Amino acid sequence: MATIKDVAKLAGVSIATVSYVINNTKPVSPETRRRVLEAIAKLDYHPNVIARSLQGRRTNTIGFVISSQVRRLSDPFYLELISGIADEAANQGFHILFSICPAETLEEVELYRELVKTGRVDGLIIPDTRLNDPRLTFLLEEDFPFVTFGRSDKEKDFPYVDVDGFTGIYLAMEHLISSGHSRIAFIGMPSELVCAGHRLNGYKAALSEYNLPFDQNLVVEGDLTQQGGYRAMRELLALEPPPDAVVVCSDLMAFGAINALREQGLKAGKDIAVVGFDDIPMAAHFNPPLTTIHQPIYEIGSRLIKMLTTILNGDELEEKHIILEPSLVVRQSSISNG
Amino acid sequence: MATIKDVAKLAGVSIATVSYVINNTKPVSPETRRRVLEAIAKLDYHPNVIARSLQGRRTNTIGFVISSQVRRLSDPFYLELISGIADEAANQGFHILFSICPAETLEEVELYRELVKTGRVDGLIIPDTRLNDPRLTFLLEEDFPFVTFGRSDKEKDFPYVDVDGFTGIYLAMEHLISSGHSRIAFIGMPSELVCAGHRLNGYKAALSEYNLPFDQNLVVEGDLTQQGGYRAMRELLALEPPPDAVVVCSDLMAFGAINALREQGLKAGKDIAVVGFDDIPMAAHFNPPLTTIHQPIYEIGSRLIKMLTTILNGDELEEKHIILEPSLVVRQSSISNG
DNA sequence: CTGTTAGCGCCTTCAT
DNA sequence: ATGAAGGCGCTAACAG
Repeated sequence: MATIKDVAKLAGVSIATVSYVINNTKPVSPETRRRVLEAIAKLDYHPNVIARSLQGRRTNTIGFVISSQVRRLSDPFYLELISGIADEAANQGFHILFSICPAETLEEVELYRELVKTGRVDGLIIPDTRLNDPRLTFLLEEDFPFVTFGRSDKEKDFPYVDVDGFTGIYLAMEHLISSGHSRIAFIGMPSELVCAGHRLNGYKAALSEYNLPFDQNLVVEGDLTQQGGYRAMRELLALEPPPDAVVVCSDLMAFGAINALREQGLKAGKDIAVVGFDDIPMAAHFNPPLTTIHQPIYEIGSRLIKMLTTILNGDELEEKHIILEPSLVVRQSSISNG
Repeated sequence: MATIKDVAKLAGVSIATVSYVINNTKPVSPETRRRVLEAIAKLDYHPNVIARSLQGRRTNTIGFVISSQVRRLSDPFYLELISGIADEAANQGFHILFSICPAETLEEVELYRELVKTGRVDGLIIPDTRLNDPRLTFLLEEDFPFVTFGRSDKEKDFPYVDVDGFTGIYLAMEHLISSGHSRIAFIGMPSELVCAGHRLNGYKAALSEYNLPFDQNLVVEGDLTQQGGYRAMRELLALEPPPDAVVVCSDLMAFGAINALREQGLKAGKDIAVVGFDDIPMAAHFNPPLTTIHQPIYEIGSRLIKMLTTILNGDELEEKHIILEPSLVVRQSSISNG
């Protein structure tokens, strides 16, 4: 592999001069520049990024870790998010170091510590903030640059992008209530997630606003998998009387719930209204097409990267906290003549 | 951030000694080792991987690039693959540098060149080999370590993992034919993919073996999206007479095809048998559950990494070419009483 | 068993 | 406008 020395020798100049033309960091005479450029082209020389990183203390790499625990990686939701992250990172000239944390094997914070302490990445994107999140505690303590998808439950201050889950669920509830439903169940998220609380609050607030009673039996915690949605729905169907509608905190779980319905000869929409959350691409193509709360997943990914790269470049953040408003997309799973 | 110097100073030894205990590369007296370890712990010292890489010409990083062109990233297939890759990479002590190639913006080979020439990664995983694949030409020329998912159309020699698509489709055809279908359509993959040819051959071979005529009208090229499957199926339904069964080269496209069926009041299984390919997690949970050709996607990912790390470690590959056999999973989309 | 030292490839003052 | 030299953090001869 050609190095800066090879270029210098071939061009008959010093390595410093080569560096100057590569980085445009000092004036170089046109003639010298031409010779250097020619040598670079001839050798197909590309500056070694490792050496550059060592020298400049920057790797131009952003870390992104998914813990296989919380949200199963097989959720298309993640693909959307990763797409947004990877695309925008490429735009900004950054690379993505991607890891999955095998929950059982390794203490999660240890993985983060490794990434931070070994200088492998310049900054981190943290998805799915949790209650008392040890990752945040660690990163804040280390004063390491990061941006999260999701707020904190504590009085901690850090940049984040989040979706207003409260309003999202509230919208779903209003849609259901105005359609005449009154016994509305809720399939939530793992309670350690910060957003789980916001959404549950949206559920409760809507009930209260419309003078509907809160029934703890109608609230089930899901695990964000299709299987989990299926199981939760079966639990709900065993209730006496069963609910006449259900708000589900992820589309994948909603798919599972609809399967549980069908298994009992019930039809989503006609017999029990179902509303999901996320609006993954497949939601529109499901049978029946899924009414859901749309969150701009891809955009979230790209916003996260924009914020982080702004920080890494030493620029001032215009907004440190971004809350995006979700919207209701009505399809057939919540409509009785659907 | 603590460096090896800090540790050396605190422990009262030279940096070489610290290096020896970190890497177990030379004998060190128990007492000295203890002091060094203590200093390391006290400073929470972690060797800088960038410096290590520069020194040892290794980054312990493997690159994985998806081109947004061929297979839409939103295909859950990729998530499975990435999971296998990332998990196994973690096992082997490697990190994954993940990129999406924005087809329009950048020449794909340029992205690979950047990765290779700048020394950012030690090796590459190449998915979806194509006819006359310029990526392979480049990497072979550079003599850069890589393993592909998919064979080559040319007489090129490189390590790969592939699934026997010929047999996969053949199995699907036998299943359909033995169920009494005779007018069987085929929704294929973008023809620049090497595996597209294998699969089409499996289709033709089965027809020929069972004395069924080949009808070009029954063959449609899909783009691996759900939308594409939908469009292809509509084309097929416009035929006179329409097919009585269809083999689809990805589950996602099969989902789209089934939607097209339903839109016409037709039921997959009852009216037209549908068989997919991939067996993504959602296949079992679709309505109707999708009969499909199972390929061990996650395992493929981990095999790819195992092979590549073997190469990177300078060890001999046991098998340079791995062809995995797919299997038929019969569910309801291909059964008339389903 | 431990320390000194020479780079790895690059950027960057400081001279010239 | 160009070059010489030091150093980023670490490893690996080579000495002692």
